[in-house]
Amino acid sequence: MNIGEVAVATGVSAKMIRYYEKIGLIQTVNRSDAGYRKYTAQDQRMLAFIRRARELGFSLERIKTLISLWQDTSRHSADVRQLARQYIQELDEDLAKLQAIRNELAYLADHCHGDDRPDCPIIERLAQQN
Amino acid sequence: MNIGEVAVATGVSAKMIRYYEKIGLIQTVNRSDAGYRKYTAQDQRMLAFIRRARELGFSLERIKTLISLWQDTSRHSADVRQLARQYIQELDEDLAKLQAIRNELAYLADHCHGDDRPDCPIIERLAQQN
DNA sequence: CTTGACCTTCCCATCATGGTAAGCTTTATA
DNA sequence: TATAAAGCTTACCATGATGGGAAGGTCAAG
Repeated sequence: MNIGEVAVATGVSAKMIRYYEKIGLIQTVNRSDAGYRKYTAQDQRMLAFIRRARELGFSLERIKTLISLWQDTSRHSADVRQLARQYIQELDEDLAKLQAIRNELAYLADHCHGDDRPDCPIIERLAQQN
Repeated sequence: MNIGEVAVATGVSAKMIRYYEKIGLIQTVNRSDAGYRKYTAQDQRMLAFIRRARELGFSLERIKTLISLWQDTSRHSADVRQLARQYIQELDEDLAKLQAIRNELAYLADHCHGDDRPDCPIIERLAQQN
């Protein structure tokens, strides 16, 4: 399979596939005489794995760990769970921060009369002295 | 005021102050004979405004708009509110996506027995055929 | 044999921020 | 006063994950 074909099959762009290879996330694949990358069904499964992990928001760094756990048939499920839990905790922190910002902004927007007059609690909040 | 002093006063790093100047977010300031940037209380208020907007997660692009609205004494509060509402909507979308990811991961982690055995629903989910 | 689709590498851009290095200026201390 | 420390300048590089484009080689169909 050429890169374009595996890109369509996995939903990972050719650009990204080359990038993943360059940073060592995936191994180098065989090349045709002309230098074209040739992908096996095995490679395709790997790329699909990566795409699913990306969809769940795992960083490439963490995906590297997930891959090694995936490949390690004697892995401990506890290791995988630990990584997931750490990520969940970070997600919770991000969510809390975003939610707080969202709520403050919504409060300000709701208290802005939103007409022709210049006075606006949003601007006042940003321009506040302190 | 030199750049270091205004950086401490506003919580914006000297690095970022120079960057904001370079991209045109703030205007160029006067320089001393030796070429040191000199900041006025006015400049300081501007940087503090920017920092607060950044804390609320506004992009520099949007802060550019906020600044022009701030400076425009005949601004319409409706314009400010409209910008905030658009941002809130994007925040809601981000939040929904993160929340969905978080929930799925938490579900998977909760159903992972987390012991020495290799079988793990998280890995299975990522390696699933489809 | 030509054309178009596909592949290659290389470079650039994003967004906001930090780091470092080389060199100049100002301030403080011995 | 001489020197050292702290602060300033510009310039370049890096991040993370992705896309865009150019210049050039390859392959398959007409």
